[in-house]
Order: sequence, then C-alpha cells, then structure tokens
Amino acid sequence: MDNNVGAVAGERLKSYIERIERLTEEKRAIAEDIKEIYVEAKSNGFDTKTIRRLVKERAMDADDLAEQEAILDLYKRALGQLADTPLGESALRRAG
Amino acid sequence: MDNNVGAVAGERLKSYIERIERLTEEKRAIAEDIKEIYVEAKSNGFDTKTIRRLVKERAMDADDLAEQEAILDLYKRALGQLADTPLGESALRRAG
Amino acid sequence: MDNNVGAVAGERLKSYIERIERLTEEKRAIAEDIKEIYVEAKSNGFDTKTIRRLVKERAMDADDLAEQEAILDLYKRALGQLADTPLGESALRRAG
Amino acid sequence: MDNNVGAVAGERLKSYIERIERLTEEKRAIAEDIKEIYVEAKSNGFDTKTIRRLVKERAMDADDLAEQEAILDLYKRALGQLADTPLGESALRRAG
DNA sequence: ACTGAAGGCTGCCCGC
DNA sequence: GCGGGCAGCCTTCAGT
Repeated sequence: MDNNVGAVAGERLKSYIERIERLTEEKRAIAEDIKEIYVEAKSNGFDTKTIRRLVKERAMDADDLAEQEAILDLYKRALGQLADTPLGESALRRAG
Repeated sequence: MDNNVGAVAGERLKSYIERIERLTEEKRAIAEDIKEIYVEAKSNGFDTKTIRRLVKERAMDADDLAEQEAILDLYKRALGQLADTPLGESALRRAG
Repeated sequence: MDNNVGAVAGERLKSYIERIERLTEEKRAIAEDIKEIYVEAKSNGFDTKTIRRLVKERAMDADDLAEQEAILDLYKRALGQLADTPLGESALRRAG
Repeated sequence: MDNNVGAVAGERLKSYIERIERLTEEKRAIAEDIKEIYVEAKSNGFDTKTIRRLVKERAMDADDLAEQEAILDLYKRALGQLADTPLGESALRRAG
C-alpha cells in the first residue's frame, strides 16, 4: 500500500473541514446581519413579528409561483409530445 | 365488468386511510409522552441533552458504535498528525 | 452531603431512560405498522403516493378546522368580555 | 401631522424586507456550497457523518466540550453502578 | 446503492 | 430564565 495515502487523505480531510468552517462562519455572519436589520427595524418602531411574517409569505408566494411554473412546464412538455400525433394536434389547437 | 368494483375499492381506500390515521395519532401521542418524560427529567435537575445522547448510544449496536468511534479516531489522527503512521494504517484496515 | 443522593439520582435516571426506550420502541412498532398498511394497499393496486397525499390533506384540513375553532373561540371570549358593557351588548345583538 | 409619514414608513419597510431577502438568499447559497463540499468529500470516500461530527466538536468551546463529557461520564457511572462512589461525587462536584 | 423529498427532532431566538 | 415558536439539520422513505 502506498505509504502516502494516509497523509494525502489527511490533507484532503483538513481542506474539507477548513472550507466548511469558513463557509459556516460566513453563514453565521450573514445571520447576524439579518438579526441586526430586525433590531434596527424594531428601534424604528416596526413590529418585527409582522416583518418576519411578510418575508415568509413572500418566500412562500415565490415558491408557489415556482411550482405553478413547474406544472405549466409539465403541461407544455406533455403537449409537445402529443404534437407528433393527430390527436395531439387537435388538442394543441383547442388549447391554443 | 362488476359495477361494484369502484365502490369496493372506495371502501378499501377509506379503511386504509382510517387505519393510517389512527396509528399516526397513536404515534403522535407516544411522541408527546416521550417529550413529557424529558420535561420531567429536566424539572428534576437532569441534563436532557445528555440523556438524549445516552439513549441514542444505547440504541446503537455495539459494533456500529465501535466502528463510528474508530473512524472518528482515524480522522482525528489524520488531522492531528498528517504524517502516516503504522497505527493509523491498522485503524484504516479496521474501519475498511 | 447525603450519600444516597447519587444512588437515588441514578435510579431516577435509569427509570427515565427505560421509559423513553420503551416508548420509543412502541413508536417504532407503530411506524412499522403504518408502513405495512401502505405495502398492503400497494399490493392491492392502490397508488401509495396518492394515499399519502390524501392522508396529509385530511390532516391539514383538520388543522385548519382547529385553527378556525380557535379563532371563533377567541371572538367568543372577546364578546364575552364585552357583554359586561352597554357597547358590548349592542355588539352581541348585532353578532346575533 | 406630516402626510408623508406613511409613505416614508412604507419605503423603510420595503427596504428592510429587501435587505433581509437578499441576505437570506446569500445564506441559502452558502448552505448550498457547504452541502456540495460534503458531496465532494463523500465522492472521495470520506464518511460525511464523521466529518460533521468533527466540525461540530471543533466549533464547540473546549471547556463546554469537557463539561459535556464530564456529565456524560457521570450519568454513565450512575447507570453502571447505582451505588454512590467517591469518584462519582467528585465528578458531580466538577459538573456542578 | 444513491438520490431527492418528507417528516421528525434539535437548537435558537424571541417575548414574557 | 423559561417556554413557545420557528428555522435548520438529520434521518427515513420511495423511486431509480
């Protein structure tokens, strides 16, 4: 067995862990920033709970929209396949 | 074809769903009970986090536990001292 | 310090853990039962994915209903408090 | 009263929400990056569960880690031998 | 066996 | 300081 395998693997492992730790730290910092915005909003008289709710709803709306798009896409693909058949052509015309 | 097939299938479906719902409710109740035990333990001064850890360890097969620890050991070694060692190799072989 | 404290605490700890383990096992068994029902349904030609969805929707409906009840309850309490005032009485009369 | 207060507040609210959404998106992207690292590590034969554990341990303060271990030790002792021991007492005092 | 999704569980943050 | 509520993580499950 290659005697260097262990060392090389160790280097890789170290690299993975350090990259993860660095990104985790960035993530933590961003979370902190978000928290600060809520603090600022609160100090300006806004109700943070409501803001959180608004943010959440907007995110959910976006998700719903994405889902709608996905379904629409699905239909389009289904129609696309049908387009090769006489039946499909009439369907397409009706769906026009 | 038997005109009752649809109705019979409907009955079956209903039965499945009701059985599932009943069992799910039981499961939920048990989960609640477990949570209560942790609350009780906490109110008596125990550290619930540690209890959770103990429960988890006890649930794991002894062999699996040993293997997990061996891998952890191996990785720690790799991080601590990047140079390959005979000890590390044997650990690798065990974890293989 | 009471020399028995340690032992008594140990007994309690043991009791907690054993109760948790017993309940966890029950929970696991129920989860198994649920899975079996899905297997049975599938073997009888039902689409399990659809059944899962139905179960989920019924659960969500129930939740929604519970929420509606909670809101209604809230209103009733609010009206109950108002009932002691002339203004509240007229509100109650209007609310029928 | 200044008629523009409402509009100004609306602008501010909008600003807060957009800043939060932007940061949340950044956070999400970083989380994605972290996940990718784990995928890469896995594809190179590393045990991601162990890596997660290592990262977590490294993130914990050394003192906290030691305390956790002390409590775990104490509890294990309490389970293993329910009779009180001098050793157990000292562990209790340390964990106190 | 791996992957992607769903549900449950844990830890965190807020408000009281 | 605590308990409730919420986001993130982990585990499990169906499908490929």
